[in-house]
Amino acid sequence: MNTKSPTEPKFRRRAEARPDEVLDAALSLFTEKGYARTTVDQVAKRAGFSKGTVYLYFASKEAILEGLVQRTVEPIAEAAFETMTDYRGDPRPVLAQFLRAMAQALADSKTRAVVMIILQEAPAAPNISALFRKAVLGRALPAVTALLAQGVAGGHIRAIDPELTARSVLGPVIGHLLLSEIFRIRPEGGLQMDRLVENHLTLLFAGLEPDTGGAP
Amino acid sequence: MNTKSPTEPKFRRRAEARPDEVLDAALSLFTEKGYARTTVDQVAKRAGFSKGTVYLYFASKEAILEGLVQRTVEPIAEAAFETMTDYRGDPRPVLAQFLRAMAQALADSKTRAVVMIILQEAPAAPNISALFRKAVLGRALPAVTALLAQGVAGGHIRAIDPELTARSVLGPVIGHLLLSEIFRIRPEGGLQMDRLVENHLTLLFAGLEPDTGGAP
DNA sequence: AATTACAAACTGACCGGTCAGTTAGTAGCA
DNA sequence: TGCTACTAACTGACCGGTCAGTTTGTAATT
Repeated sequence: MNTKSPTEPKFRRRAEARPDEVLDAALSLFTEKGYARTTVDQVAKRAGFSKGTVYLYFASKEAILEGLVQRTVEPIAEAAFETMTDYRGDPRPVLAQFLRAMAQALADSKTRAVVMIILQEAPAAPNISALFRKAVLGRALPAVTALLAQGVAGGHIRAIDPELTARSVLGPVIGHLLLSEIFRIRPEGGLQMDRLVENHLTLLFAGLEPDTGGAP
Repeated sequence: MNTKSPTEPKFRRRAEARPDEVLDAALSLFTEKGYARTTVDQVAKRAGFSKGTVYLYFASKEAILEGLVQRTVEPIAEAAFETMTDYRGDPRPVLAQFLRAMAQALADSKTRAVVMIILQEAPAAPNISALFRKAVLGRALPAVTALLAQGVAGGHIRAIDPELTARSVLGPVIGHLLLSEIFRIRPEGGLQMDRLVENHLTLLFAGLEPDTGGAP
C-alpha cells in the first residue's frame, strides 16, 4: 500500500488527511501480521510520522481498528438490503443480484482484508463484533431469510427452512474467502469470486426449483 | 487424544498427565480470550501449577498452540477421507456421509473451539496454518473435488465445476459455524448443526440432479 | 545420595500511552 | 517586505506495566 514516496517533505501539515493515512497504514500492517502483533509505533512509521501523532487522532489502538471497520463497512451496508425487504415473487433473481454484489465488494482487496481482520478480532473485541453484526449481518441475514420464506410461501421455490437455507446461500462465498485468505488455497489463476458465484448460483437455483416429482 | 501409554512409565510421579492438562487449560483460556491475550502464567494457574512447569513440557507458548491443534485435528483427519478416493458412482450418498461426519465432529464443543482458534491464529502463525492444511484441508478438498469430478464424468450429477462446487458443499457448514461462534447468531435452540446439514443436503442434492430438461 | 517434579522469584525486552518541548505555518503590524 | 507573536501540528524520550522465558532452590521419590 502507498506509504508515500521518500521525497515528501518532513512536515505535511494536512490534519484532515491524517486519520485516513493512519487507517491505511494500519490496514496493511494488520493484514500482514494481525492486530495483536502490530505496534502503534509501526503504524505511525508506515504512515510517515511518529507515534504521538497517531494519538492526536485516535484515542487508543483499538479505536484505530474500529475506525478501520467503520470506514469499510458502512458504505457497503448502506448500498444494499433495501431491495429485498418487500419483494414478492421468485426470489432467485434477487438472490443472484445480491450474491453478485457481494462478490463485487469482495473483489476489492481492501474490503477483503478488513473482513478478514473482523473475523479474527471479533471474538476478542466485542464492539467490533457488534459493529459488524449491526451494520451487515443483522441486516443481510434477515433479508435473505425473509426473501426465502416469502418464496416458499408463494410456491416459487422448494419448501426448505429459510433460516438455515440462508447459510447455504451465503456460506460458499464465505468459505471461498476463508480458504483463499487464510490458507492460500484457491483455484489456479486467483480468487475468481465471480466464477465461484456463478457456479454456486446454477447449483443453488436448480436446488431451489420446486419439486415437481422428479426421480432421484 | 489422551495418550497415556501404558507400556512406558512404571514409576515417575504424575508427570505423564501434565501435557494434556496444559492443553486443556490452554484451550479453555484461548477460547475465552484468544491466544494473544492469554498469558502462559494464566494457563499454568488454571492447570493447577506454575509457569515454570509448563516450560518443562512445551518449548514455547506457540508450541502449546501447536500441540492443541495436533491433539484435536489428527484423530479427525485419520478417521476419514479414505472412503472417497476410489469411489465410483453417484457421489451423493458419500457426500451425505461426509457432511454428517463433519457435523458430528463439530458437535463437540472442544473441537469447535480448536477450529475457531485455528481460523483466528492461522494468518499470523504459518505453522498452524500449514498443520491444518496438511492434515485436513489438503485432504478433504481434493477428495470432495475428485468425488464430484467422477460424478460429473459418469453422468450421475449435473455438469458443474468440481473444484468450485466443493465450496458449495462445505461452505454452509463453515458459515454456520462462524455465525454461531463469532457473532453469536444462531437459530433458536442452539447450533443445530444436524438440522443445518440435513436442510443443506436436500437443497444440494436437488441442485446436483442431472438436468433432464425440466422447467426453469 | 541421586534424580525428578515442581514453585517461586527473577530478567529483560517490549509496548501502549503520555507529555514537555520543537517546528511549520500564519496573522498582524510596520 | 520584514519582523514579531501566536497557534496548530508534530516529535520522540520516557514511564508504568506486562509477559515470555530462565534460573534457582527444595521437597518428594527411588
